[in-house]
Amino acid sequence: MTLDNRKSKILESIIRDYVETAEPVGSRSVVRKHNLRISAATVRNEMADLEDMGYLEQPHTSAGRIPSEMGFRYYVDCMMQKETLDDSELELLQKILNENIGEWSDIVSKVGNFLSQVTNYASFVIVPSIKLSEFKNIQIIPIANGKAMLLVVTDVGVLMHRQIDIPTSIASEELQLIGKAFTRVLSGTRLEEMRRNELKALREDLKNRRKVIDKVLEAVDIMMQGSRDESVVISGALNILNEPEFKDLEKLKRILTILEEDVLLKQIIPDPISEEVNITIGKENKAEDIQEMSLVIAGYNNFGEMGKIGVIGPVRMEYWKAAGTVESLRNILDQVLSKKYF
Amino acid sequence: MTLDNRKSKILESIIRDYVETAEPVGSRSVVRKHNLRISAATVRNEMADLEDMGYLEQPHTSAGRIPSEMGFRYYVDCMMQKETLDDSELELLQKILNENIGEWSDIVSKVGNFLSQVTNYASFVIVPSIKLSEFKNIQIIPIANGKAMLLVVTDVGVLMHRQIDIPTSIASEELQLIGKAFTRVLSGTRLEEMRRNELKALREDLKNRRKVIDKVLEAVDIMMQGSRDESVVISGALNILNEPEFKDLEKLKRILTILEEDVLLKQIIPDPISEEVNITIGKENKAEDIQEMSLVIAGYNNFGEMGKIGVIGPVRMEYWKAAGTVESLRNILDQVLSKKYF
DNA sequence: GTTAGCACTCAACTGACGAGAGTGCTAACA
DNA sequence: TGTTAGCACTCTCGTCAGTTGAGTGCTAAC
Repeated sequence: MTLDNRKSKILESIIRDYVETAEPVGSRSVVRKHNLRISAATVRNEMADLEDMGYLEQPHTSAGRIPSEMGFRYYVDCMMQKETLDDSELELLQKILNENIGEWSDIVSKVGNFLSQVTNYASFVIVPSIKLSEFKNIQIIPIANGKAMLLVVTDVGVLMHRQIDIPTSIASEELQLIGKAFTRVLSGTRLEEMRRNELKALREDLKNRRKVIDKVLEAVDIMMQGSRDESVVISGALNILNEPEFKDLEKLKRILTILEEDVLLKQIIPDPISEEVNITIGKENKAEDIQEMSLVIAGYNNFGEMGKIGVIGPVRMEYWKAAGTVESLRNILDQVLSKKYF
Repeated sequence: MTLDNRKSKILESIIRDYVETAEPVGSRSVVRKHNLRISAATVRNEMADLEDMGYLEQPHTSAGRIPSEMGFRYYVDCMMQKETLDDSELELLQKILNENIGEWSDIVSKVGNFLSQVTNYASFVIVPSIKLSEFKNIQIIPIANGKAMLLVVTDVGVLMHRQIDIPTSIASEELQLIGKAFTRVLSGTRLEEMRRNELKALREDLKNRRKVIDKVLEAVDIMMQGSRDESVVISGALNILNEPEFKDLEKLKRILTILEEDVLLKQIIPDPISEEVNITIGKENKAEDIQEMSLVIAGYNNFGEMGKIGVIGPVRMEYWKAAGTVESLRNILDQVLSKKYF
């Protein structure tokens, strides 16, 4: 169902005003602020229609109207123009990306940070586990008496580095050999296919260095555990303190708890339907805990797996700004990460 | 000035009740809850005295009394018995410490987490910059075409690992040599004494590999920047949502903002007077922003520098529990970290 | 189809009032 | 002299009625 031109205009005015002020919008103020060439009474008639159709609701008879979730949905689907980053924002982004970046996980957190700053909502970036990548080589570097650094390298970069204890007697060359043996066994294996029996065989082969082997196996094990989970970076959770809809302490606590806990947040963020910007509004969200929030979320390509980036905010959200910003940053992540590391 | 026995008992009762309920405490409830063998009228007289002395205050004439900051101070100085961890808590702690711990920064975050869980206040652990340690060796390990891993090892462990780009032409052996050259120049140097001119000289020496040298220098530079700052781990900031004194949104926002931002928190945490447990109550805190909070803080020995661990909560704090827990964890950190890494 | 006008509705604010908790003071008691 | 019972007093808090103002829906005229 599509609305006629005037109804659309009125709906949009109400949405804009309501998003800005968080107050019900009356007929007079629609006419005044957006200087439409019609009278308040006409607007009232139209508003009554829009309410009948389900796009507006009235908190009580003598209040103005607020957009219903269906109203926001209509706006998002049929009218919204994504608002792109303005010059000063682009400049800031450039600056951030040019800063010295060590590991690429830095990029993720910086982009997330930027997203929450620009939109004033909480942002999240979910980095998928990298199942698809292959072991490339394993190195064991002595760094001190009884200590060594284990490096596990995959085709997308260094997957793990971890200190391990080693017998003090062992020579640097031998460590190299052990590393090579591991590399031989694991090289080309996909992470998710790593077979325990192969590793066991290795353990038999190198019987006399079993202690080191065990340490390495233990470390690799921990690494596998870690890489099995996707990781989450959250920024700007405190932005919701500024939203009047969360002045209620209980609500606030519920939402902040979710936003603080990676685990909870991961459960709540759905897979976006496509890599394009997806918007879910209020009750459209499956997870009960965020049915008074909206999500703007997009997928990005992270070494063959889909990562997610987005913002979470009140239903009364500046969708135009959020959608535009998420889209831009999605593209930037795609672009940055498409420069494969090796 | 010290209080007679009965006054002490009454003060303690009021503190206990007030900490628990956050409500002014009346004379009747003091008698009832702590079955003292005296009447409410007597207690009222004593309470009037305590108020005159400044240990109690009255929000308004017809309300009960609440302890003043001076009252808390007296309690903390003259009466408090630190409450140690109970069996189930100790068990939990053991479990946490036995879990697989990779880098020792994991310990810090786990201990911090435990501290906030047990006390129900926000906890922080500040890890000092490690100025005193010495460079031990520097290694450059090729991990792929055009990529290498730089390891900088000091006498307290691996200080930094960082990927760097290298020319694809360069041989693994040559990287080793470059690493050794760096090691020669830097070995035994204290971090804070690292001299730029020595590094420049090195750059001249290895003219033909200047690109690599520059990359390494750049990375070392970043590392030095990073190590110059102490790092902070915060846990359980959301605990203050449960404190009735912060039901005011503005207050809440102010405090949470500080608790979320490492930088802000660092500015606010004073150096403890000694390594022992220090308590600062409300306005005793120099930093204005936390003059309605109390700090319980202790120092711990972190490779020769003083680290800090503590909790931050409302003035109406369970000091006995907080002080005991902070003390225990301080000792544990001391103990764990005293096993020098090399 | 649009608009002016008007009666109507309802949340939010205001002030009055009573209940309840707790005090301070006084007088009696041990 | 210290302790206690009793009582008048104070102050907050919740409730309730009255008022205000924003905004609506409806009707009649344009």
